[in-house]
Amino acid sequence: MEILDIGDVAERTGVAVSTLRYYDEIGLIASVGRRGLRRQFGPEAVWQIALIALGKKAGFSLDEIAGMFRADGTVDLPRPVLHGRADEIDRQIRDLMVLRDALRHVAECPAPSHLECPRFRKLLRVAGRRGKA
Amino acid sequence: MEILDIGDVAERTGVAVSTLRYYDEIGLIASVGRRGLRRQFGPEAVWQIALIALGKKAGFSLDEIAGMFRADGTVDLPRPVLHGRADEIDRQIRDLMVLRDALRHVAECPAPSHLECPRFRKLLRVAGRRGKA
DNA sequence: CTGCCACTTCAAGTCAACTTGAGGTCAAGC
DNA sequence: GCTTGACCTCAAGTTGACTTGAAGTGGCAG
Repeated sequence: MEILDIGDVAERTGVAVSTLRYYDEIGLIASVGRRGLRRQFGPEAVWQIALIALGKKAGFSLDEIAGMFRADGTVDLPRPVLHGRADEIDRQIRDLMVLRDALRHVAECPAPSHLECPRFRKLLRVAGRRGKA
Repeated sequence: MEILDIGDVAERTGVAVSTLRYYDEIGLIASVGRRGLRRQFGPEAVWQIALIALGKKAGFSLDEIAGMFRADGTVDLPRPVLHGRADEIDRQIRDLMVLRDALRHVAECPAPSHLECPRFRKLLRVAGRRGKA
């Protein structure tokens, strides 16, 4: 089970064959060769694609993801850049926590209007700050 | 400073006038009236838009955001739905933490290939699990 | 050796989320 | 009262991320 047909990769990752072809085209992943016309991938393709899915779900564009991990799975970016990306993600995590708290608050707060609740107003101030920045 | 012209809202939120018009069209925000042809908004529009920006940055579609908060700023969704959304965001936070850790690891790990590092392999297993689910 | 079928290419289509352009309107300042 | 400029409408264009369709190819089971 060293080398995988594109269809095997699709099955293991849950990503459509056409999508894998697209990722290959744009250089986001790299096939290790062909069997006839058929693209073949190494087993590392499976986790590469898992990382891509993770990044996508996090709201990063394919370009941004390509800027984090290269097609062959190696990374040659300077450390400060990588840490900068990580910091960005940390900011996003904090944003998500604000959103989650806003949602949970709305679900539970008994105030007649959320605008009148001091806790909600505080959440909104945070949202405002993040929006502007 | 009760009522704001669309241009004022654009300036305060950093969102383009054309975008605000678009949000109005699709019912994501609601103008409180017109001055001539000009749309006018209440001050609550500013934080509504901040919440929208937050949701977008978090990778939610405008449709999904519309499902969390309504145009008039009120929420009439049942609690379980709201908590479900919040849970979704929690999952996403955990995903982001995996991605961040992967990035920080890659920046620091001295192993010749990340594939050989047990810590990285563990991160990948988590990524794989999330990808499939 | 034949047929099948999962793959191939390449072009075109789709969807979300906007932006742009052309031509029009109207409140405010001079 | 006329100009100006920020707004208006409506249609069309753009970008990212794919998907779909038509026409072709090639390894493998029978």
